[in-house]
Amino acid sequence: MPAGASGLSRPEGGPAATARHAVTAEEVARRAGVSQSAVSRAFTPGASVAPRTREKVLAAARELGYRPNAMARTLITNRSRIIGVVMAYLDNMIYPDVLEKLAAGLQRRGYQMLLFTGFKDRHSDPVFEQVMQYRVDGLLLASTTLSSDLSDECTAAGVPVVMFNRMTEHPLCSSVTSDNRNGGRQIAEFLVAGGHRRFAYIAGAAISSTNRDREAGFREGLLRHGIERIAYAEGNLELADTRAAARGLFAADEPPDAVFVGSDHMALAVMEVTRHEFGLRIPEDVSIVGYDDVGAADWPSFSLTSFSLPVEPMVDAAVELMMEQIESSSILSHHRVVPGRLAVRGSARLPGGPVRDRDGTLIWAPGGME
Amino acid sequence: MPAGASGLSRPEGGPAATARHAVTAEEVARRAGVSQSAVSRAFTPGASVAPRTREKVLAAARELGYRPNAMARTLITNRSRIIGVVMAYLDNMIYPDVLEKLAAGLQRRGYQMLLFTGFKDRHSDPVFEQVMQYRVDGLLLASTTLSSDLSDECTAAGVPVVMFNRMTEHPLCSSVTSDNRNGGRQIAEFLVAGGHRRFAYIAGAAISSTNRDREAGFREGLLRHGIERIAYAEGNLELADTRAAARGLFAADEPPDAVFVGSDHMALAVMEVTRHEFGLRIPEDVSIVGYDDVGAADWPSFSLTSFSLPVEPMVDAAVELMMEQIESSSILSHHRVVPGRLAVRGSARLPGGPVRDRDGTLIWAPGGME
DNA sequence: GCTTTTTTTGCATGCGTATGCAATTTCTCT
DNA sequence: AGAGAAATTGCATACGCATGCAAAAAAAGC
Repeated sequence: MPAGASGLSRPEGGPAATARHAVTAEEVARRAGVSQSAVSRAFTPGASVAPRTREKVLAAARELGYRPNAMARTLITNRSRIIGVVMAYLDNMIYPDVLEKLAAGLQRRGYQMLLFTGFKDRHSDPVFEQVMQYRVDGLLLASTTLSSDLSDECTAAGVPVVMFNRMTEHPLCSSVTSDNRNGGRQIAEFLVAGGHRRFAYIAGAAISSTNRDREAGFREGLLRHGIERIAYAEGNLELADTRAAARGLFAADEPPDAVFVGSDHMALAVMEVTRHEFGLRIPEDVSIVGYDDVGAADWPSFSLTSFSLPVEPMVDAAVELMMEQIESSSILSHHRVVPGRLAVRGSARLPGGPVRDRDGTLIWAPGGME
Repeated sequence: MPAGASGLSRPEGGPAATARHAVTAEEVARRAGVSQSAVSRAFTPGASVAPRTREKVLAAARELGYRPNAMARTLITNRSRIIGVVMAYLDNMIYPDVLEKLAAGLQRRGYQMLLFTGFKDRHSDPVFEQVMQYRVDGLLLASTTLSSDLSDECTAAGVPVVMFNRMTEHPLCSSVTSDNRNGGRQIAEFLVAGGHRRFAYIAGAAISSTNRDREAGFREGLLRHGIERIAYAEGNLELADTRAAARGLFAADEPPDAVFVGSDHMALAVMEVTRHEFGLRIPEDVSIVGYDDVGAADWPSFSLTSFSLPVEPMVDAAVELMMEQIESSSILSHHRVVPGRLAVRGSARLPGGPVRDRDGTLIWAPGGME
């Protein structure tokens, strides 16, 4: 057997695998003096195989450097144990976190992650074609902005879809979100209690359900106090757009004294503009509140008051939902809404009300709120 | 054919695929009145098939919702068109960026990305076992800290390995790095030119080649000016450790007036401690320089002077290297070092020297440097 | 020791596709 | 129109593994 066609030789004595030919179950079987079936069973938990045989097989496998071919297995079992994860962009600082936790969660259950990202501008259709060719067992859509056709096609193809941080009207899609509406409402209450008068909202992706719900909650909360006039601008999840939005708001005749920004990613940019372009003090001149509670929100430079996106429980829920659907092989839609809480820091004037300390983070939870 | 065992019915009229049974080439063949081979060829660019036949096949495929099964194809071709990407953690803000660009680059060449992450603390061995089972065509290691055994086993199995942002002594591993050594040197020159006296270095992962080279360059640059005493601390790429390191340095009898922090990720944390815990002004009291030039470095709040990690060219090089090795099916090791440049901002005192404006970023490039 | 039950094993087959080869069709040229 | 060249097609097989089934071996019961 030629040890690789390259002129380079590699240290001998290791496993006999070469670039061209990987070790197969057949070879292991010959070496161990058993049948190929036995090898297969030795690597299948719970299969009918004598301990002695299994040992022999594992020994032979170790000597030859054998690893079961997941692709071949997929062909038989009709299960790839791969989850497709679609995350168009990763700017928002929560996504790396989500990705890590997700990978860990899936890994723990023996699943791998095929990641599709980096097509913020390009269309996602070709991506979809690729995903489907790899026969992913499930699809996790974790961008607030993605054409819904994608999920349509998936469910049509019998692949369970779980939306992360995003809802949909699609009847056969599960979803996991934070309690966006309630978050928006609590922020409204908090800002009203803080004695603010002129409110503004900076939207993320205007079409996304996530943004819609946060905004709706915010408006609803303000309306309870008779406040209808809310300055509005769109940051579009882009830093450049967000800065422009902030400039527009602060350059107005009656600039806001309280701004709720649809996500921390944008909120931090707004803080920068507020301070360094308009020379405004936070929170003395204007209060700023974000959503997501990303890591940087807690840095002293920002100390951004923010409603938390409970990433860990959300990821857990998403993985759970996914597994359920894969196991049951029926496509049902469950919608899980995970509660968050307002992490009170220094970027917004404090109300006199009940701010409590929980686990080192200040929480604002007035009695009247659910 | 039962339309899915779940009680839920889905809108009829769409493709006839169900959760249980995906459409195969065989079925398409029957429908199009051709052989299975013809279907295969219709989907293989450059295969011998009459235009008319191809049309018939594609039409039938569209009607049935057929997609070639990448797994089955892999079995034959011995090419999965999947690249395994190992990125233990994603805290460092460059990694999301790398991930996006990498995905785009691979996608463009018809490759997918199997991502392994989220095991900062856990061991990477089980991960490796998984990667290999999926017969990835190549492996990209993009964490500065990863046991080298991993790459050993890969090359032994004939899988090309490209290290990203990290070198290795391993003879059969390719790598792509920025010019860490030169970066460290330039930073030293810059700080010396700025009239600083007491230097400090905060290391990332002390064992990593990336850190070693940056540090070595820095020391070398200072040594040229006869400076040997450099305060040292380890941030370990962890924010908590980094803060502790900074505290240690500034609490010393003779605190530094110039700190080079091994990565922006850590440098930002150092700036926070510097300002908010020690009340020091940057750069009046102390200059801070980072490495990587992450997005946040440019925010007014930080305005961090930093040596750039040229992510885009690095990713391009990595993809190129990977493709080369896959095509040639021989394992050679090429080491590509991509040059960066010092982005001069406000976190370090400016030397009188030649600071030029290039593309809106200030560059410091004295004549004597390569 | 012999039968019955249980466990273990090997055989054979199929998963969905690509591809060498030979048969067939179409095209080209005289 | 006919012979030869070129293009297209189908057949058969292989890729590496899992699994139903029947045969073989081991264990249990008497």
